Amino acid sequence: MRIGELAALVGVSTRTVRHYHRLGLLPEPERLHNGYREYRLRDAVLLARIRRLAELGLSLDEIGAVTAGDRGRELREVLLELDADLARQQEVIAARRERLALLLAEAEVHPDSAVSAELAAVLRDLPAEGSEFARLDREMLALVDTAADARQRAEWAEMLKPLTTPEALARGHELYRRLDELGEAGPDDPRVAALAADLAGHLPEEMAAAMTANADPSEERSWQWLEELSVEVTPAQAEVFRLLVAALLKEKK
Amino acid sequence: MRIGELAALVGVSTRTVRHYHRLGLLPEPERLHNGYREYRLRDAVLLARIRRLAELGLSLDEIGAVTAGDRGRELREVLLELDADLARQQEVIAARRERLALLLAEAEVHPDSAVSAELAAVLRDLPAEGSEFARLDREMLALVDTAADARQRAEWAEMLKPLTTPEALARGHELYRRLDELGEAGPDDPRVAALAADLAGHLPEEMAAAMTANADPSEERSWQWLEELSVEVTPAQAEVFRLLVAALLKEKK
DNA sequence: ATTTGACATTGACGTAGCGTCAACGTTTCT
DNA sequence: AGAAACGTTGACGCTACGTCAATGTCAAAT
Repeated sequence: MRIGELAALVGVSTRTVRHYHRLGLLPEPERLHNGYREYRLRDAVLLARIRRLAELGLSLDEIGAVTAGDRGRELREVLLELDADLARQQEVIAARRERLALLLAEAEVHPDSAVSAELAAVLRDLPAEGSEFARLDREMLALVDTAADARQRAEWAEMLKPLTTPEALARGHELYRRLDELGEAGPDDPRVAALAADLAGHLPEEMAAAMTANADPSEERSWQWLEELSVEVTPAQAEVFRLLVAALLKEKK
Repeated sequence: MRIGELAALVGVSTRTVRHYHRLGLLPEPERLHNGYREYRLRDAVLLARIRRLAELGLSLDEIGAVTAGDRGRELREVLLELDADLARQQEVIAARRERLALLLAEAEVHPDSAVSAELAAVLRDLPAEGSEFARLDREMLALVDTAADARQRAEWAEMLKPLTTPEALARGHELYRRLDELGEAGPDDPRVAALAADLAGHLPEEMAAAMTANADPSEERSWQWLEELSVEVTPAQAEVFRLLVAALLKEKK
C-alpha cells in the first residue's frame, strides 16, 4: 500500500500520515526502490487507532504516550483526565452562552451601543456636551461597566439615578464647568476647596457611602481605579477629589 | 498611563496590549520623549471592550470587524453566529463524552486492549498462533473494528460466533494452514479452487450474505476494504478470495 | 556616583495540527 | 511521448499570545 491508499483507507490526508511519522506516532515503513513508503496492514490498524483517539480529543502527545506501550501512560487514566477536561469545557461554553444571551437581549433594546443597557440609560440622561471633565467621567463609567456583572450595574444605575433629575442635572453642569476651569490652576487654588465642598453636597448619599466604603486600601479595588485613572486629571482636579473623599470620610464618622 | 498600568488595570499582559496594537485593534497612543507609550482613559475603555468580546469567544479578527465602526459587521449578527458555533461545539463535546463513557466502560472489562470488547472476545477464541494469514485476518478485523460503531460490532461478533465452536476452530486452523501454503504458488495452482470451495463451506451463512451484499461497488465500502487490503496477500491467495466471492454470488442466485 | 531593580522598547521563536505551495522525481494513462 | 496523477522533502502559514533576548530608561538604594 502506498501513502495515498493508506490515507484514503483510514480517511486522513497524506500530510497527516507524514506528520504522524515525524512525530513518531506511526513508525516509518519500508521504502520501495523509488523511495516510496510501502505500508502494511498493521500500519493501517495503528493509524486507525490513532485517529480514533484523536477524534476523541486526545492530543497527539497524549496519544503518543498511550500507544507507547509499556512505559506509556495508562489509557484509562488519560481518558478519565480527558473526560474531566471536556466537562470543564462544557461548563465554560455554557457560561459563555448565558452571557451571550444576556448581551443579545441587551442588543435587542439598545442595538448599537458599546455599553450595557443600564449604563446607556444613564449616559443618555447625563449631560456631556462641552465639558472635558464630563467626557472623562463618562469614560470612567464605561470602563467599570465593561468589567461589571449585572448586579453591580444595577446598583450603579440605582446610585446614579438621583443625578438625572432636572435640578441635579443643572447643578451637575455647573460642577463640570467649574472642574474644567480648574484645568490650569494650582492645587492650592481657593476654588478647589469650595468645589470639593459643593461636590460633597451634590453626590447622592449612596454614592458617597460607596466611595468611602472602599476608600481604605484593604478593600477591593473598584474605587481604587479612580486613583489609577487620575492620571488624566490636572493636579488641581486631583486635589478636589482628595478633599472630597476626606470630607466624606469625616462626615461618615 | 504607561503600558504596564494599562495592562494591570484591564487585567491583561503587556504583550497582549502590544499584540492588539500590531493587529490594529487598539490604536497606538502618543509616545513620550523616551519612546514609552502614553495611554489615556479611552484606551482602557476600548481595551476592556475588546477583552469582553474576546472572553466571549470571538476571534480577534471578528472583534476587529465589529469594532471597526461603520463599515464593520453588525455586532448582533456576529454574536448570533458565535452562539450557533458554541451550540455546535456543545454537541460535539457531548458526543465525545458519550463515546468516552462507552470506551471507559469497555476498559473496565478489558483493561489493556487496543480493540473493542466484542472483538477482543472473538480474537481470544479465534486461533492465531503460527499462521501468517491468521495474523492478517486478525489485523483486518482490528482495522474495521476501530471504525465501527457499537451496532456494527455487535453484528460482527454475532457473525463470527459460529466460528468459535471446537469443530469450526479445527477447520479454521486447517484452512489458515492451507492458505499459508499457497504463499509461493501461482494463481492457477489446483489447490486454489479447492481451498475456495472449502472456505465457502466454512463461512457462516450470515457472513457470506454480508460479503456478497456489498460485493457490487455501488454500496458502501466496508467490504471494499477487503480488496484494498489484498495488497498484502500473494496472487494465489487473492485468487482464492476472487473465486470465493464468485461462488458465494452464484450460490446466492 | 554608581549599582541595582523594575520598567520600557523591538524582534524573533515556539506553540497544535496539520493545509498548502514549491520544486522535483515516478508511475500510469492515453 | 506527453499529460495527469501520484510520490518525495522542505518550508511557510494559521491563533493568540508566552517567553526569551538585547538594549534603553528611570527611580531608589548604596
